[in-house]
Amino acid sequence: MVGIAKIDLIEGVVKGMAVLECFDTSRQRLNATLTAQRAGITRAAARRHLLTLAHLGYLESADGYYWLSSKVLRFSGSYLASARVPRAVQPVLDQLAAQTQEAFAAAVLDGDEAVIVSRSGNEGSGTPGSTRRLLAHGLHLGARLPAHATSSGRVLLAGLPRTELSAWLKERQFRRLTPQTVTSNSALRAILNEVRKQDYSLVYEEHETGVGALAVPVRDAQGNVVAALNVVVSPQRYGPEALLRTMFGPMCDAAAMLRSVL
Amino acid sequence: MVGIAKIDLIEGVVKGMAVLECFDTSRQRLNATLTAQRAGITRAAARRHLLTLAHLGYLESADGYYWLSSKVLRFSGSYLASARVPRAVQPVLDQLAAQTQEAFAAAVLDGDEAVIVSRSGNEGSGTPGSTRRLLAHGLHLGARLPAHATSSGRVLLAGLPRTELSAWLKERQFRRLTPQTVTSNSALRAILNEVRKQDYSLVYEEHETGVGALAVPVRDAQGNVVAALNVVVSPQRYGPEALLRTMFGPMCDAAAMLRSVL
DNA sequence: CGCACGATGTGCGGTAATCGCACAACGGGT
DNA sequence: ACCCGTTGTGCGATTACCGCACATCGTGCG
Repeated sequence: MVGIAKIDLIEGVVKGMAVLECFDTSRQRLNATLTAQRAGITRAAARRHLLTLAHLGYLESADGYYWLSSKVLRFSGSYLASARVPRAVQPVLDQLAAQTQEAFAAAVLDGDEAVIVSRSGNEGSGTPGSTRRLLAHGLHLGARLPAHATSSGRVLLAGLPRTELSAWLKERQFRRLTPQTVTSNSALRAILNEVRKQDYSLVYEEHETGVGALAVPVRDAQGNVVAALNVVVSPQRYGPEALLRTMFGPMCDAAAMLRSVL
Repeated sequence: MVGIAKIDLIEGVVKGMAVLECFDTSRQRLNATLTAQRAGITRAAARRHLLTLAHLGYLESADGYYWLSSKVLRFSGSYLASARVPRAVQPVLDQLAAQTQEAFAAAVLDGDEAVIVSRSGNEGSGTPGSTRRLLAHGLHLGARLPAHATSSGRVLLAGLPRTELSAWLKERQFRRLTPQTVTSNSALRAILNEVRKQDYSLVYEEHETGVGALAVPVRDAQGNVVAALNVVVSPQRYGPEALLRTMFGPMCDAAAMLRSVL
């Protein structure tokens, strides 16, 4: 049991998953040539992998084009059923949504992005097709939000150990998503300190114009931040102060309730 | 361009996905030995695949055990963002839930099972911890329901072309899930005919005791059944007749609305 | 206390699966 | 008609992977 720990990666799996990941939000239907380019493999290999995945049922295909099938939900289903955070969070979110008629979500950190692991509400009792619907656009389960420009992302970042956070901030470029986006490392660091102090994050129109959000951390029994709870609203209906005043209390209560079961 | 069409499957992908599928609802944490057994491969291979998947971020591991990470939500995220059915259905479900304070879901057929591709509501304004919460248990996104014993499943089956349905019914065993479960092929066939005629399916306690459900088909512009809309309630609060009386109308309206956008 | 059992991590050689190229066929646009 | 892009599909070479085997470790039991 000596020897240098050498990880042997299975190339087939690496390529297969790379092919699967080619189907992202921006490109939903791919042919063999495009897939090869995106995955950085030869067309022949891409085609064989696509065929394999289609054969297994994860992709559907017609006319040489491929797209994700509903079978990929298998994984999210298993994950949601097994992971403690989404299981515990879902009923709490539903209740918040029912109480307030707003759209809530819970997110965890995965690399540079906050991943929505649970969501609830939206649309409320408002007129169908009102602005509310637009807000929830892109907030589906599994959606990935840039951590630096979203309330949930900042809460999660602020919850990281200082050393990890420093490493994260170091040498990282932040994309400007709206005119308001904070892209400077030092400014973000200051904001995160503030977030850590006040234990919430309020972000208006830094991710998308016309969208404001408030997030609070969800901690486990040991005090580690394991998720973020957030609500997203239209700035026209809720200014930052009003949002904080009305939602901060209920959300903190929810987070506290979760702490006892995590 | 002659030659016999021969599909070459990439073994690595097949095994990799098999390993990933080992993590289902019932077994959420696996070690190398268990995985090998479940996936039908040698322990060494299983271990290498697990390591690869963990390295890619789809699994987390500690103490030789592995479990799904939030990264698998990437796929469902892409699917939900791309597929037309969930995108169109989600706001409609949210609205139904807001109007009625009940838990709705939409499902599509995948093999023997109905897969939940969208859900909304539950808990409502009721007391936290009331029976309502129990109902939504297992109705998370990506959950898989046995088609023969659930309202959504039957609606989807009834929507299949007759020949496909016959093939499906032929030579298939149906598991008894509760004392009420219909397990005979001929009885199910009769039920499906009924469902096709009345265009809804009402199923009480055939899947789980203490749960009743109503489902209606969602059709696209061509009239093909592409999904099922369902509501799940406690039999104590809603008998079949009451459920049908109060929910059938709104659900049909929702399905009709969807038809125009699919 | 020691032994047996079952688990894990990791070399290593043989084999077979996969790679990438090449070519044929096809379609659409100019 | 010609060219450019695509797709499907052999085929030989190679290398990546499989399965075995061994060393190690922890635990429970006699």
